[in-house]
Amino acid sequence: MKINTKVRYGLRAMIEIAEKDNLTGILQKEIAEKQDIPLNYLDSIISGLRGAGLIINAGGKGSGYFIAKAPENISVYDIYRAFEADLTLVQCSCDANECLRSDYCPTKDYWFMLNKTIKDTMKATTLYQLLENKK
Amino acid sequence: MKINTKVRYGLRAMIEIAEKDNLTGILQKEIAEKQDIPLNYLDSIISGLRGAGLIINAGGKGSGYFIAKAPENISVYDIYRAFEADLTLVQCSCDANECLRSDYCPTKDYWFMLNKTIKDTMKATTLYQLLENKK
DNA sequence: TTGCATTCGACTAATTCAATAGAATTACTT
DNA sequence: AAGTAATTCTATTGAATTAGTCGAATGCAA
Repeated sequence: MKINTKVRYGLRAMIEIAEKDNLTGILQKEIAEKQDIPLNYLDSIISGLRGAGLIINAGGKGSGYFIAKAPENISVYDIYRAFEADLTLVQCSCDANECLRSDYCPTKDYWFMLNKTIKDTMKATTLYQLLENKK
Repeated sequence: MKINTKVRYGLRAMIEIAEKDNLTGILQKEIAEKQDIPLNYLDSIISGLRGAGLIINAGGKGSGYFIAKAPENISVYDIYRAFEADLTLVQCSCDANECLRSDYCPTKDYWFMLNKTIKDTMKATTLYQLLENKK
């Protein structure tokens, strides 16, 4: 049970992008420097965030990145989902065919509950709250 | 973010062991059959549970395994800990030296909170509750 | 002493993770 | 139009982890 680096870096990159005033975008290079993320690696992070519709690159080359929606409308889980499939702690709890004992297995419901708790917690915190917390 | 098979199998094995009447222990072979766990693999699971003090093998050969404490005193997290180190979603949140920006990083506190939520949830459910749920 | 149960450690195949490298593309600047 | 910096894409790598297997050693009991 670990949060992988893409999600961790992704969250940090989002904060960096969100913090920037909306007048000028922020360049990958600048994010990489401020957050100590290898530039080459960061581009796959940026690519994930862009694909998830969380950031946009307004114009071409030097325009930099902007946040795509208001920070209060972006949850940590949104960022998680930019890099990972829907959270599934154990396979059987989302796919009953996965396991023959599914009908009477008491662990299935438990893992499902834990899964929901984690997911709900990630959905409950927004980027806005993280930014407030920083001040 | 996955629960690995040792923890999953370990929980199922514990339920199997706890369900058995206290008069006779349960053999590895029996657990393996009832829970569809490869016998060879199960022995490392058993070893983990035994090492954590959750089960005991009373006598020698055919005596089988018994649960070491009352099911209401065994949490899911106890079983998790039989196979895994203390839950640490991200390294920096438990080791401030790990990261230079630790002092002002707003993600650190967030991951720490999520970490605690997950851990508390696993601590809050006991084996007893899972057995009740099965009935 | 034979057999079954248990225990231990080494090993492996497959997968995932984190990061790098290089090429291709884009579009601003002059 | 040419040069250049930024961006995007694809492929690759090395390390680590996971899930499981295998074989041998040990222990006890009939």
